[in-house]
Amino acid sequence: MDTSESGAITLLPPFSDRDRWTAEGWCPMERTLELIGTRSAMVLLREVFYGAGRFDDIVRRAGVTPAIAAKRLRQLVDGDLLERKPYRDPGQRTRNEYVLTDRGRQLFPIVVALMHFGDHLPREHEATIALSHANCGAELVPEVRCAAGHEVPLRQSAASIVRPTENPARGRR
Amino acid sequence: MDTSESGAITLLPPFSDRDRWTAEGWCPMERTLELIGTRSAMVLLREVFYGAGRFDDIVRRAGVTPAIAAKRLRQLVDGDLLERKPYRDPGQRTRNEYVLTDRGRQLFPIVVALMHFGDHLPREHEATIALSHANCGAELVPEVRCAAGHEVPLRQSAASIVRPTENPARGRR
DNA sequence: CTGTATCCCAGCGGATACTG
DNA sequence: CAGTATCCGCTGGGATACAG
Repeated sequence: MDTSESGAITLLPPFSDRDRWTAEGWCPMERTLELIGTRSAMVLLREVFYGAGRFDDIVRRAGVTPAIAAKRLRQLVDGDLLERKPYRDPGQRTRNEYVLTDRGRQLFPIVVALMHFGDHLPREHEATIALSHANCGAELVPEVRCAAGHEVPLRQSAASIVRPTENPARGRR
Repeated sequence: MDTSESGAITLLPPFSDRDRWTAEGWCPMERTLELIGTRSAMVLLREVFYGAGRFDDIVRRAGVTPAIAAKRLRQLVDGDLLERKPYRDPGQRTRNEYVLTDRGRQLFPIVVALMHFGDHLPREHEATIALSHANCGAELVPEVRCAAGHEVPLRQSAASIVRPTENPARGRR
């Protein structure tokens, strides 16, 4: 079962170029990138993950211009990653704030994985931001497991094409 | 310890705009995006993760033009995510192939997280590609845990600024 | 406070053609 | 086979100014 020597996802069956998984949205990664594949989308989402809700806060903390922030936030709302939620402080007028939708919260592993990778990049003495488990203080780590709970290293991972009527992963569930 | 109502990373201490973590490479996420923040970088890496090594294969399968492929691959090599490894089939002349470096392999959780998210996006009857554990067939799932092994949901995660001489996570290791 | 509207430029990325 | 070179449109994203 050790597929090749060291570092690649096994293709099941070894699919060829004929499969053209590049074409219109085949690749799940590209579908994701269509939603969050810009720098501005990610930094705006980052601020919402950090608890910013009001437009002004998000914009200032994300460090982007209001123009692209507005445009990108609209796309994120359209993509059902964020929603604008009416909200009122007692005695204040009603405001809208941007909050993560259920789908947006599913980006959490992506956010953690991106931050973790950057955190462990060599850096020349600059400050950084580390994520930790609030309950125990230990560093957050993105892991790849299977639904059965096994930790899965790169060499034990397999990719299979799933057509609408077929089953994933060699037919086994 | 349940930080706020539902969906945000707790900031420890609640850092303000004064901290300007936006500035030059503070945010680890942005450092990562500097390396892999383009669509072409990701689709090229995807093909290398899928085992493609030769320039031609990568280009054709990734569906990008040779021009930008060459440019991006050079950047990925410069960023120490890929390396060009001389290689020879018996009886053939020596070739170069692109392979993941140790650092490149660390992108695995990011790749899985991006694919997993895209895989669970609503799609209209198109085919997709699913990742699974070669050993047991179960679907791959990106998880967020802490170094102590606890599974960490969004609401239990905390972010803290780490300056060169300080310790992460409220000083606890 | 929450955005819009313009202007502008750099870079991404496709197409096509060409070299060692 | 492994790239380069050139042309070019599109968009991302900064700056500045304005509007409800």
